[in-house]
Amino acid sequence: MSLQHAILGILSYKPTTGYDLKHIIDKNISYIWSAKLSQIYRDLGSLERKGYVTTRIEKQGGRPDKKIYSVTEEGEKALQEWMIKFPQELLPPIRDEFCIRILFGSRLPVEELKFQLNRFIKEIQARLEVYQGLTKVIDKYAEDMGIPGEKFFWRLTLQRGFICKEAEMRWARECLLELEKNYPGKPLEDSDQADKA
Amino acid sequence: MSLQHAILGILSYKPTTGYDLKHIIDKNISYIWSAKLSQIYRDLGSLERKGYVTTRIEKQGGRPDKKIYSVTEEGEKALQEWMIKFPQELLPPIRDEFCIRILFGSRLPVEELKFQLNRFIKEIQARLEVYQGLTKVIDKYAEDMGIPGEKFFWRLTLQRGFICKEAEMRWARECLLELEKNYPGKPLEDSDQADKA
DNA sequence: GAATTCATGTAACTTGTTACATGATTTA
DNA sequence: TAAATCATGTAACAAGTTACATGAATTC
Repeated sequence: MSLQHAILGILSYKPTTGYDLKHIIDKNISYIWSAKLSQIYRDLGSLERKGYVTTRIEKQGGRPDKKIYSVTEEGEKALQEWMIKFPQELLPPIRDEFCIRILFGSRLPVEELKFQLNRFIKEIQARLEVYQGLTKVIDKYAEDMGIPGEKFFWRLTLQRGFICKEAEMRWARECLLELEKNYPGKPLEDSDQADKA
Repeated sequence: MSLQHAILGILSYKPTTGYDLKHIIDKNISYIWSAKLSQIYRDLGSLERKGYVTTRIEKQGGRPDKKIYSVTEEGEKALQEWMIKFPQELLPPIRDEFCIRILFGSRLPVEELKFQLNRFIKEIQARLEVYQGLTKVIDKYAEDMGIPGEKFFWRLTLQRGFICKEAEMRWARECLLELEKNYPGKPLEDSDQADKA
């Protein structure tokens, strides 16, 4: 349901089209949420059927008409209720495909593993560089929307992107070190039972 | 597809039932993957239809018969191919519901936000404590399965759980500090344009 | 006597992805 | 003149969740 609530929240700043929502999401909150255009259109349809948004057509010459979505009072209420009701479990289930591959890492040559870990690190670095530019992007967005007070919260969420991606990078680097030092050949020491041996 | 590959990998250590797979996943790899029993049964069915696993029935008195799944040669091959083919994009799309709520945090009283952040921190602490015990659990699992060499990789993935959850906790604590210091009342300073004022 | 564990699933639903369809306008 | 942008979607598929169904054995 979160995409629909994210959409309601964004539309509450200013009514726009589905196409534009996609750009706003990609540019401004890709570090906490992502969505395909097809899903956005479907969820907008769903929101409309529930009466949470209404549409107004803006005719254009040569281009398809714009369908501009606005939040209704019902929609505002629904968003507000969702905001108040935090779930019992705040931590979502984890699904980390990259780690599944590491888990079964003995099936691959060490060199391949190192190569993939290095790719992983490079992708995170690229992501971190994007994040660096995002502070200005979200500040500008808040200014454009006439909601400068929201910067505070947007920056908090962006900060999470930084901290978590940095942590992932540290982990990947540790993995490389471990592969260098303790695998293969050198047997694994039972650190908590070292006295047994 | 990752659940199916995780299942193939686990079954390759030792054939078991769907019911038992659920326990193995919950106990040993909850920090990188989770799955409901209903999905496990469905995916086992799918794997069987593809010829990647076969079943053998073990009759029991009074209890439903056990259906024990084993990986076929085809299944081994499929898993191996999946392992070799890392995706182009190693970083999965991010979807963080908690952050969506923080993003629209101005809709809530500050006290409510602080309360939820504290809940968040507590849940992470509980998780970290579980992780602490997991080193022994996964080591025991590796011993029981007769695959002591796999400990190396299992520990690497568990390490990721630690590092990432710690990072999330640091972030949440930063949020609390920010709420204390800069919100509300105190206006947000444009740190990169401070000289303008 | 009630709740949990053991052991199997199915059906309906929600969420997210991929591929397809249309067609003018603008940029390289 | 080829590719990207603007702007709308639909259909089929894949993955994950929730709710339901059965029923003996064991533990509290």
